[in-house]
Amino acid sequence: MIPERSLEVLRAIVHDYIETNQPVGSKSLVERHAFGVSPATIRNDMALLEDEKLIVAPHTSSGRVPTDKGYRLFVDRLGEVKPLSIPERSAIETFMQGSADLDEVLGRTVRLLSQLTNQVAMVQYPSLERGSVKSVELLKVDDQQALLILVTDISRIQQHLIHFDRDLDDEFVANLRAQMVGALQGIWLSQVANKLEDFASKFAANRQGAVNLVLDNLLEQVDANRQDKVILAGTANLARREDDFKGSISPMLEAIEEQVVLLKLIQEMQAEQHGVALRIGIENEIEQFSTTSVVLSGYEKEGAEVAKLGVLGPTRMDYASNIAAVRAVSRYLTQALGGF
Amino acid sequence: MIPERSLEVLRAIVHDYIETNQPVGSKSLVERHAFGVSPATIRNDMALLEDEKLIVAPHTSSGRVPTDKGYRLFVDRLGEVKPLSIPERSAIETFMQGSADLDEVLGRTVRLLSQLTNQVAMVQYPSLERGSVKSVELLKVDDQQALLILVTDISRIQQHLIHFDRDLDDEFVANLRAQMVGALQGIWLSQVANKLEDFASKFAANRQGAVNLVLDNLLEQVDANRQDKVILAGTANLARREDDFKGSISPMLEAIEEQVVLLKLIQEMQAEQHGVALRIGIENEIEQFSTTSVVLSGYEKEGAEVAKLGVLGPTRMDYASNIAAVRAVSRYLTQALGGF
DNA sequence: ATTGGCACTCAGATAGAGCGAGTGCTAACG
DNA sequence: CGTTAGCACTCGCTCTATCTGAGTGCCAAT
Repeated sequence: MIPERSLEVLRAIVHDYIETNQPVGSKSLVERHAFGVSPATIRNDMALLEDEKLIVAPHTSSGRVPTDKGYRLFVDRLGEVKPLSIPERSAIETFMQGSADLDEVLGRTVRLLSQLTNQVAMVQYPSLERGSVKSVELLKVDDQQALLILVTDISRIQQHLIHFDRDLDDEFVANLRAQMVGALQGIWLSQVANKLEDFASKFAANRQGAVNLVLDNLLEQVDANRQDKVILAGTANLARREDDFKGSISPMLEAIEEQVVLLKLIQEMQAEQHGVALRIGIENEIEQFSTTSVVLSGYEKEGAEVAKLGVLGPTRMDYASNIAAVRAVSRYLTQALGGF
Repeated sequence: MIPERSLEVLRAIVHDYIETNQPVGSKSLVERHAFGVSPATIRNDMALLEDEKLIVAPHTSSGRVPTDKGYRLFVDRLGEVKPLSIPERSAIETFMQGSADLDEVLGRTVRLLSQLTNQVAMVQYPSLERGSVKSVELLKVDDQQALLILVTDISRIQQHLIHFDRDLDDEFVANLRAQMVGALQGIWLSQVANKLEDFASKFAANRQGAVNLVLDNLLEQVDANRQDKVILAGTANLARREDDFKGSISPMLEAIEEQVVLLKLIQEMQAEQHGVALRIGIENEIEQFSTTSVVLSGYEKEGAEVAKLGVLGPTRMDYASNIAAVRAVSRYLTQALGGF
């Protein structure tokens, strides 16, 4: 196995490189850290680390830079999680207080996270996957339009305006609504489709068209929410750290703009330790993100994880701080959601 | 006034510069365009244009580049609007068809516009300013929560979950709803606040807390929508054209992320000709946009302008095409909104 | 008014020199 | 055997000098 001191050297290299953005060499290393040995000794250790592909020299004779594998070892075995500073904590407190609805809470959260980490932050909307139907409403809005509303137990609301060919009468609307509530209230969203299978047959033949129109809309709402939504903040941070990325940042901006790509990314990642999921550089299956790292954590509602949030930045990021920030924000969000 | 041929020279300079991104000189100018004169003559014209601050030489001896003022003259007096190509038109057609709700239509529109122009596209949500109340609903969701829904005549729906201190009874909810509908249905949004002034006094004293809670929420919804929302697409295009901007693009990304800034920008701009509003470079009062141009056009619903849409890009943009694209997309969106 | 001629300017490309941080290797040391 | 000092070597940067050429302004001639 890799000897203890070599690991210390790796930690020091990662630390210095994150701080200075310069390849770090043996001499500056012993100057900045209190190893009790000479640069030559450190060089031997570095040669070892290089054999292990944990660090690499950009060109023949200049300092070393951690590889993705090196970062990985760093966070897995060497990286303590930095607790947040007092001002950071209080920033979170003030930021979160006085939020009203879900949209606003999530919006604030994502901006907070981006400010805290100086990275691109993302927050996924709570999934309806495990939600259940709290209420279904059908409101006649005018002669030919009705509003279909689905309220779920994680206080997520979907609404959709439906246009009918023919005029609606109040009685029919009320009846349909009552039937739907009766059939669906309290059941899992995943079961809605099953429950509705024979539903239309309860109505008169000349009504079935309208009924099916409503049902289709309802199923669409349930479905549209299975593939959830992600909101972003701090994309400007990508540009600010531009030279941390190999090429241009525009493919990354493109990827980030694609909800689908982000959702795929989020889906693929599983929590490792500290309840945080981490992908470093090339570990990301998505090509555009091969020079970025992603830190993700789930957040909860009533004890169950409902979605994730996290940050995305260059592999050369301060993992300790960012992991801490993501964890903290996730906890605060969980707490804030308790009020719903 | 500036002689005719000099204006032709300006047009040629703008044209070539947009195409090549290189300062354009007198010699290459006569090569590429069929002026009947020699480079020396062109140089005299260019000296004139330079006196007028319409073009400028980046350094003593190299070609000329249009100034913001030059672009302005170009679009105002020299720029014909390029009609869209057939493939572009059909792209619009296919892109727009089969859209259901407002969110989706606007989402598609903004992506379409960004693809068409290769710029950052923005679409403002329809303003409720001139809207009227179509319906108000209050739905009891569980013992202590109710959902307040506001439907307006431009099919925009707002909903908000309200938490009460005490349990709700059905009768009270139904009564409150009925009163609200009675008071508000059909009136302008701008009058809602007035109408509700004495509203709470109609209820029993021990109910007034709850009533006011609901009213506050309602007013908040009306208000939240006065300051509308903007959606974006194609921010990656900023990065792709990075060297068209003087410094870093990150301040611009920041500004773009701020809804407030964008809304201010949109608000300040008034249509000029072709029904399109245009701000070129330094004409923008917002500092971060001093090297960008903005093309905006309103779009309509039932004959009245409800909001705007447009693109934002480097001053060195193809004005003719972009203006044409913005106009076209605006017309298509107006058309698509007819169906609501 | 237009043009050819001409001296002049200056950004950008190309090339060479010197620097210095950093390396790998080897031989000596405790 | 791990550690260390010494040393030759590498190679990316920076700096300077030079060259080139596109482009200019001006002037006298047409």
